[in-house]
Amino acid sequence: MATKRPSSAIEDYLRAIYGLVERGVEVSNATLAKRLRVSPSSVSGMVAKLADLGLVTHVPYHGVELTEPGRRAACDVLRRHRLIELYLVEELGYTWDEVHVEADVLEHAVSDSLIERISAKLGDPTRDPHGDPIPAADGSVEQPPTHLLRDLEPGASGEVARVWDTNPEILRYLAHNGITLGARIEVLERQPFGGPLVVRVGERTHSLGNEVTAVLLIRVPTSQ
Amino acid sequence: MATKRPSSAIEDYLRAIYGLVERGVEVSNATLAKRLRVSPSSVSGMVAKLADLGLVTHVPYHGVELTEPGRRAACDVLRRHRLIELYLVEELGYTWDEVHVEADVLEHAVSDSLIERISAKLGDPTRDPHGDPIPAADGSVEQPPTHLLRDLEPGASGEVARVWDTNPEILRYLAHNGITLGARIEVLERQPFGGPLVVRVGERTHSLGNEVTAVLLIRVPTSQ
DNA sequence: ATAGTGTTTTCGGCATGCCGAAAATTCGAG
DNA sequence: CTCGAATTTTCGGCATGCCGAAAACACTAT
Ligand SMILES: [Mn+2]
Ligand SMILES: [Mn+2]
Ligand SMILES: [Mn+2]
Ligand SMILES: [Mn+2]
Repeated sequence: MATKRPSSAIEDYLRAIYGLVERGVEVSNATLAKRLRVSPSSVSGMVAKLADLGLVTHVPYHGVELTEPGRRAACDVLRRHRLIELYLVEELGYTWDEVHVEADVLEHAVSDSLIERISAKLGDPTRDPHGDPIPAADGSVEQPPTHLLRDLEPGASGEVARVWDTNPEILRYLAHNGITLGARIEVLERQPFGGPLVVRVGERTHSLGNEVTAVLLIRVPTSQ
Repeated sequence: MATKRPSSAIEDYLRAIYGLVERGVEVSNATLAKRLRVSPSSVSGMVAKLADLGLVTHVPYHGVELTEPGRRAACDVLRRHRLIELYLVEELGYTWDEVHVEADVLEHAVSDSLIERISAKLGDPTRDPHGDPIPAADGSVEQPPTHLLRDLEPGASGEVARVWDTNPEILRYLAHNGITLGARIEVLERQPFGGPLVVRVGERTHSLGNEVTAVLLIRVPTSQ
């Protein structure tokens, strides 16, 4: 039989760990606690449990890492999460800033058979509304090579391939300014001392602050 | 602000109590325990809690009854449950025997805004796939007057208005024999000593056992 | 009235997951 | 090397919901 699904708390931890790694953020007790809006002592407790279950390796006072079973379980949740996000946008008229919260709950409630029907109805898509890759049913994921907008130099250009979906306000700000998936974006200049990045999108130019440029992933055509 | 939603355990108890009353089954500790697949001692504990919360009245060693707030909360879950069942059938190709289990989980996970989008997409329907009335968003329900097939006498006829959805096997059996919502059904004869009821549906006649006739609700045209 | 039977409640216990306070550990600055 | 700040862990505790065993109760038949 298909082995039982982890509790929703466990699934949230696994997805959080996977998400931090995906964004290149250090997976510390503190970053996990902040991301999950939970106290550090709760994280300690759950990490010990995950290690017991063989889903992570844990070196006390140092880091946490997903094991292969842990990575697999994380991908399972992530697949559900992202398919649900896309489904809500495609079938129920949600916008990309509204779907994350809803999917964070539903990801634990949909059965395997329901999620496969959803996937089929959507044509087995590979990207969610934020450009995030949707893990396949077999647990494989393809991470598209992109660059953080923050790291691009003036003169560089490309198209918006992905947006980190944590902050709905930023997502609304972006959409409001025509900065959506697939938009062509060109870096015009970078103001010093942590100042904004001036970019052109279509006809318009925008000065984007650090919080925004740290959230936009750009596909640059001829990047070595 | 909209007051917080009860836990899923509480919602399941409320829906179970409502469902027993709806079917005219005595709401006892035992019937509740059986329906919820939980021990009698668990029911005692939860009923005390529901009484504390003002959702039921409880006379120890006697019955449980929903208060008005309790009835209202039950209708809220029931609305979600039935809209989800219908949505799964209409939009995702589920059959009427598959939806109950799925809805039992999802009913606790969908937000109010999602359920209203679902309702809108379905055209604000008033019946679920089993013919059960869908409570309105304001908590009102219309219970259509029907008769249990078991109680009809030979010669009576009507159409299938509603099917109690607890047992998927019976639902499959019915569908397989063309006994679906709206089907015209006529009672031909009743075998004595708890024997089957012989009915005609379309061209065919069927001998239906007690478990089946106890689950079919018939709208009889000229019933006084 | 009383005994017996079946139902309901009480009680102690377990599992999960959260918290704050206090102790332990790490690591950089000096 | 040692001190101190920051991070992590440990500890006791709380909330929710479940269980089985035993006690309390109600109801029926005698
Ligand atoms: Mn979640
Ligand atoms: Mn996403
Ligand atoms: Mn339920
Ligand atoms: Mn139903």
